[in-house]
Amino acid sequence: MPDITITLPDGSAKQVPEGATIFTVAESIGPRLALAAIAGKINGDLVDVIHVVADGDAIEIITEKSPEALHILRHSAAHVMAEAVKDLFPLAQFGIGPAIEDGFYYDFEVGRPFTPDDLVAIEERMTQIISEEKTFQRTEIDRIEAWDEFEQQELKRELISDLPEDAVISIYRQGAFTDLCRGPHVPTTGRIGAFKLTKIAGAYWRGDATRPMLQRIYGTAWFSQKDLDAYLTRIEEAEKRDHRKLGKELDLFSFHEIAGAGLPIYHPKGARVLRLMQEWLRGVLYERGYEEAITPHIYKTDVWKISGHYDFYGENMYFFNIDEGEGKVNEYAVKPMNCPGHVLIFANDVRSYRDLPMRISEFGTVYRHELSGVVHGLMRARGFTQDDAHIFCTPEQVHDEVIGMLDFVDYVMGVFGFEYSAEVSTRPEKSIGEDKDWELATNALIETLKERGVDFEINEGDGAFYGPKIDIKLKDAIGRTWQCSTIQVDFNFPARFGLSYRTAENDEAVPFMLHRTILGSMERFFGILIEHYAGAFPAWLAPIQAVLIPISDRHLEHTESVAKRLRAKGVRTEVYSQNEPMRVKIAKAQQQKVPYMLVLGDKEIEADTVGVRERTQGDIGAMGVDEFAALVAESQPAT
RNA sequence: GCCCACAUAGCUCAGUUGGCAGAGCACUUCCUUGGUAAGGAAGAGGUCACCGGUUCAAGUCCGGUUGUGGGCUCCA
Repeated sequence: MPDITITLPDGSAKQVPEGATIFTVAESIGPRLALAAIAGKINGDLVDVIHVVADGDAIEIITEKSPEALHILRHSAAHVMAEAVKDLFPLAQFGIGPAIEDGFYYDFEVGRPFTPDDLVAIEERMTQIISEEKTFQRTEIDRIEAWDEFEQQELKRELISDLPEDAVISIYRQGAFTDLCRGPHVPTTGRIGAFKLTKIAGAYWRGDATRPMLQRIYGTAWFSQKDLDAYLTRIEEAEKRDHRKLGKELDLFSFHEIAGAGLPIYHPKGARVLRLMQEWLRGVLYERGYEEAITPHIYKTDVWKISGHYDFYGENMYFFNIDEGEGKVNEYAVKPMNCPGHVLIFANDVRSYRDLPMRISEFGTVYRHELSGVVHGLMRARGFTQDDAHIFCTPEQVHDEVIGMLDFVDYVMGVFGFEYSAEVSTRPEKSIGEDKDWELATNALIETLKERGVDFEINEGDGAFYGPKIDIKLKDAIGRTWQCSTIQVDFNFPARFGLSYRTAENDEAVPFMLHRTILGSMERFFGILIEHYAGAFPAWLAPIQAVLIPISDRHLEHTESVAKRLRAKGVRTEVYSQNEPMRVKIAKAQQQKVPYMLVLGDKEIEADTVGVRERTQGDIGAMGVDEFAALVAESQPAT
């Protein structure tokens, strides 16, 4: 990195490396220094210094190239939006307005919902504020001054009163707008090169569903119009991959108003992909010592009362009564989780430490009554199939089992080419069990992640009601993250169901239970895969691997016989027998993102070959039927 | 569940201040029999999501329900 020369207010010059400048100067001259840096043309060139951060005597120069630069810009854009709203809605109450990934938002209370017209007016006002190049001015004030400053702002006052005693309270002013804010900001509003307000939404004050709902405006901001345009194009491209859109276009699944929200119906092609994933995963499970079980979809509520689901998960469950005769009515519930069946398998016999670890897997379909506002295509449905498993083991085996699961996750994500991120979720308020067990199990999870070298974040209070967990998340096309794999430690179920095993010392002990999924929900993973591949599945997962295209009707009979031979070799085929020109059939097959198109005309019949067109490479020449079948088979990943 | 928006042919979408329901693609039939991303013609296809209200008259205005989309909260 090149050094940059900064002219200090006293006229002296300093050499500092770009992006991380540390030298001694009074904090109060920070903003002036930043301005001096811009005006002074560092090293003779106009350098994109956007902020100077002061921490005691340490000063850090932030340029447009600094990783935090966009974040600062967007936070400033949020303030500009707030000023615009203040101008247009003088009585507005202000919540918070942070920068987020790709943009910013600000929460307001203006007595009515914002309309698209409001958004246009706010954007216009923002453009004006930006063109006025107003300076962002930082001031540090004490608690009483702050209280007075935000006299009309109840929400801001609530934030102030929640600040710790020793907190430095700073405010930022630009023009007529003042905000409680830690900063930093760009020197002037003029630095906001390009922005766009993107959406209006409701959001609970402080994320609390019991507090009032504010009006949130989202926007995005960039240093240049070019960057903004690139971003908008990226979003547009991502939306083309939306699994809900592709699911319709590729005839994979559908939703129906009369069937109910969140209940996908898988068409033959969608069902095929799900089954292919399942068949492959079965092989992987077998290799890793799992045994597959099948358990009921409904249970008497007795089971759910013992497990704790009745009390802790009941509002998400579907209950119904069955009249068992003579006035005896039994309450049943559709399973929201697969655990009880596997617990009953363990409990069905006398177990020895020699039987452990016992790994029971199941592709278990569960139903959960998710809130109506959260259902989202395949990603969040009310019925879905978990690639579930429960491991019963001794306390000493927990470590190795968790390591094995992390390895399993890594292998599976590698096959599909996914990057993933991990989170450890700790004890929630509504939960069962002793604190010391929670602590022990949580630390065990953290230690294994460290040992395996997986980066993770801590998600306080987000664990299951029966134990802490590791969650693995994947991103969808539009950048939303979805929880897929989950590894949960459970020291509660085994005790509640009275599970035990004989130790080597012939004592009775309660086993540990681990809950885990790798894909999470087959359907959610399917949705993410559709977006990941933009609908163009690798040959091993493609519902149709090869479309056979007879050039004219007189080639149809031979084409049918080739299709039959390919099917016998396990190739999934479809014959395009319609009376259409070949190029039309190719266009249709391309649109269906079929991996291979096999052209059959006079030449191919003569030589008993197929003319192979690969969906991205185009025509790759003629080959024999067996040779083609072998080519398709190569795409199958190992277990 | 909460906030906002939306719902017209199988799909993608027009439909003006309330005044006869539209297009392209797909589908059916006929013509065309073709060599690697879209030949021609004709036909059929709608309780404008559902229920109620306003009006001489509602796809259009109002209320409710269901579903969908974007967020919030929650979650695999």
